[in-house]
Amino acid sequence: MTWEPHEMSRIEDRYNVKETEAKWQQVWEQQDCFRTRDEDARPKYYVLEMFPYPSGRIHMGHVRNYTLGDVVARYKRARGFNVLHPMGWDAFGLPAENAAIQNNVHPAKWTRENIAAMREQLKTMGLSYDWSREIATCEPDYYRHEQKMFLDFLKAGLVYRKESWVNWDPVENTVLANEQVIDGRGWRSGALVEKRQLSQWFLKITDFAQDLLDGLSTLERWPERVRLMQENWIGRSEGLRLFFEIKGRDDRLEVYTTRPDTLFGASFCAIAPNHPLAAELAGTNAALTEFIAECNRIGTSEAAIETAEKKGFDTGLRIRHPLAEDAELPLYVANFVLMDYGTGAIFGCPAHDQRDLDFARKYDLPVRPVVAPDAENVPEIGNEAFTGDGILVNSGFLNGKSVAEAKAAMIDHIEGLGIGSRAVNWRLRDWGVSRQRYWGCPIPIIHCDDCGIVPVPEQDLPVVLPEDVSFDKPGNPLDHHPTWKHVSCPKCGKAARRETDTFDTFFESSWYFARFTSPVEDKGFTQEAANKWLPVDQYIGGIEHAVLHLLYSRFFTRALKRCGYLNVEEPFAGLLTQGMICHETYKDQDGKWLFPDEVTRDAEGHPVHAASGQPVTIGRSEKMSKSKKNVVDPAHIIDTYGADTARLFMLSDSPPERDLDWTEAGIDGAWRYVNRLWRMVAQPSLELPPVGSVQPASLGKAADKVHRLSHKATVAVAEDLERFHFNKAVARIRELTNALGELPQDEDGAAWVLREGLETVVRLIGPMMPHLAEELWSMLGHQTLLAQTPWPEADPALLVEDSVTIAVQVNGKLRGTIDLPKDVDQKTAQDAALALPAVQSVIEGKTLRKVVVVPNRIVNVVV
RNA sequence: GGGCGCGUGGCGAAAUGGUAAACGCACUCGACUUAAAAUCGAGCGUCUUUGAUGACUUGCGGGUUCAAGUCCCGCCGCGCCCA
Repeated sequence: MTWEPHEMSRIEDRYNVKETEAKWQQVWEQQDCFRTRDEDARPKYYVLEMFPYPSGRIHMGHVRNYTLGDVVARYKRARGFNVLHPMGWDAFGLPAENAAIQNNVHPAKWTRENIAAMREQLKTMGLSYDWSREIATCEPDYYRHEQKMFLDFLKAGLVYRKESWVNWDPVENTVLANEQVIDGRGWRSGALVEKRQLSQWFLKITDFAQDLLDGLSTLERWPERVRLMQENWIGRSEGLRLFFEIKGRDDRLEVYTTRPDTLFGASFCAIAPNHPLAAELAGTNAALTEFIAECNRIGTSEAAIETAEKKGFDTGLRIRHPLAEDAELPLYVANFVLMDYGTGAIFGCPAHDQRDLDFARKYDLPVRPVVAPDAENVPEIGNEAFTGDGILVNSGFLNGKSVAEAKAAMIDHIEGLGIGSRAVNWRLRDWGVSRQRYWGCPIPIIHCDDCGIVPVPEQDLPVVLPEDVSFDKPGNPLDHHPTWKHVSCPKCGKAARRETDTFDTFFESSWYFARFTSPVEDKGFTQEAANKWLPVDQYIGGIEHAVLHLLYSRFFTRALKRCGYLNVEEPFAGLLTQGMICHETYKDQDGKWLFPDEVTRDAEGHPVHAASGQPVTIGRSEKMSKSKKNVVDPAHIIDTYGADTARLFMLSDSPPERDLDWTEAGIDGAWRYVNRLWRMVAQPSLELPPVGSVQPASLGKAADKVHRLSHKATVAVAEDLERFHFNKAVARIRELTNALGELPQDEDGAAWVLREGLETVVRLIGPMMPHLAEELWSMLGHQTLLAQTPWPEADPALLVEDSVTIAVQVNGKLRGTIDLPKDVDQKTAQDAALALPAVQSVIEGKTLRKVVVVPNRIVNVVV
């Protein structure tokens, strides 16, 4: 024992939060309470919160996320599980490079200092992490293993290199992500962004498209909407791939469509601006070249392409309609056709596709309806395409069929003609992992003029990111480094060049959950540990990662399995997506945003700027963001009220998946409860019997009721925590606290019931407010740590009531209640209900039709 | 445009088809105090000028049921994802 058990005689009148929280954090650390041992034979439980980017300070979103995870970890520990609860740092990424450029700090130094600062902040929250497993993805010890994985993926055929289009900032000499392109300009340089082709590395996530889709149905403990978002993202569609003859040419145009039923309504064909045929034609056509360049200026994001005005360029080529020999379709290059989707070529049926219709109206192309709501009622197409279900018309052999029947019939017909076939298409694209950035994991590849692409030999791993770089010039510092990229080819020994691109930072977060299972192994992680601990039983994080991070992790798990690293199907068995933290927004008279602590109230209660006294307008509650200044610093809250108060507030007001409004009043409420509970133990209303006293032979009526309530709360809170209904668990505990406060002091056994009740409250609140609970547990005379104490056991006999209150309704309307022994027969209940004066007066003079009796619940008299 | 979800007091929210509003916040009144804060107690959906053993009430309209916040259909509003 390294701490002094409380002396019950030493009564203080105020809870000293700072001292107490620091004390218990120290005790837990000294006792090594939260270290997880692989050899522990109890059932495993792996709870993981999404690891943070080390920005330097924690924000309220972190506080919520890690509080939720810690409650689960501590609760599961109390329920006898061997809990794995690790924490680490998603430490590569752009902000470190920006800081380097702006403040002249090296990204490594900046990142490591931020990690140290954030670790200290997290420690003040009293989170029960096994810090011995801490990882930082920017350390060679971590990323060397993903270099090896990449090489193994390469061997397994899951990696390839291809030219791909990127957003290029000509001023910064760098590639921009779609979200860094604002109105067609680089977010920092303001320069017009160009589309450029670069040779990039891709991971074949599409190899697993079907499996990733099928796997979703096994993820029963994932939110439905996340599964739906992934399903949409994967975007499986069944359709037809067919070949059109191009007049006057030998080659054919390959087109993919999900609406083969509308082929008779086709009035044009279009290819993507970067379709090979477009490039070929542009070679002899300056106007087309200019048009393609214009399209490339839109950027690469789908949203940008979708919202841009539909434009086309007539190539002059004509397509023969395969089913109407006399009809020919003009071939356009169009800005809304995507090279990455399907074959990069479409046929347009304006009547039944909005984009095609917009295009047809602009270029005055025929609009021929082929689907009608019913056969007699062929729609007049104005400026809105008819995309609903219906009956085929104007379509030869398809006439009269439904859309689904027509699709199948058309595919069969085209297959019969030998000019196409049924095809499954995916919206999902392969994952481009190359980034022209410094602060990331080097891609372990060497380019040799003679041997081509040569993987770095395994024994030469890791390829360590050099730290002696300069950010003076725009572009990738790895490129400018005097020596780093110059190496000899591992194959032929001639002078060769290292790949200077680094991995997308989603690469690191796609396997960190596995690394935590054996973070000290120099092999990365052991099969044994990964298979033992994975899948993560409960993963907790923001909804913003619903698609990319979670999909990449699911893909990685499959790829790692294929390469023999582990043997699990899915990385995350359970997923909880927490809502955002919101706060009111404030603006001064000039329309400038103000921080919440710059705003105060004047004598009349109007909000004013604290410094100037000028009036302030209050805007609606929005997600906390630096730009709107509606942020509250968790460090300040923890410093003032303590971690437990912040944790309680995070849990008590709203369900975790919903957005949470941060309010001063709410934190005050939590703070009051902390102190109230502390006082109830520090200055109990009755002298408490010693620890472990036996229950008195008889309890007074009210004492008995509270005794039962303690046991019921134990069960109810456990159920609530199992379902992540933290706000309901808090309500239950407060209910029990209220009952203990109202316990009559002169009852038989009251003091014993008070002790039992207080111990119960302390144990139930333990996972949520661990410091306070530990302190009170000690004050109550226990010499053990609450953090190592099992969840209380409820006596089943105390959970059932011997009398119940039954509602009495007449025609479904409540007329009164009756108290009856539990499980009385229906006749007794019915008679008691009918005997109620309130019931009598209503049914008087009416005919009794029927009496519905639901045992122990309700009696409904129908007249 | 399509898909999914949500809509309950002044506010955050509870409610296996079975007593709507638990728990908390805010507010009002009272006790303690010279006073304030803190604390403790009482009240607190709406209406009936007072009162509850009264009437009404879960976005709007309909339906199923002995019984609907909950299930079904239509509408309105909000949010998210896809387009």
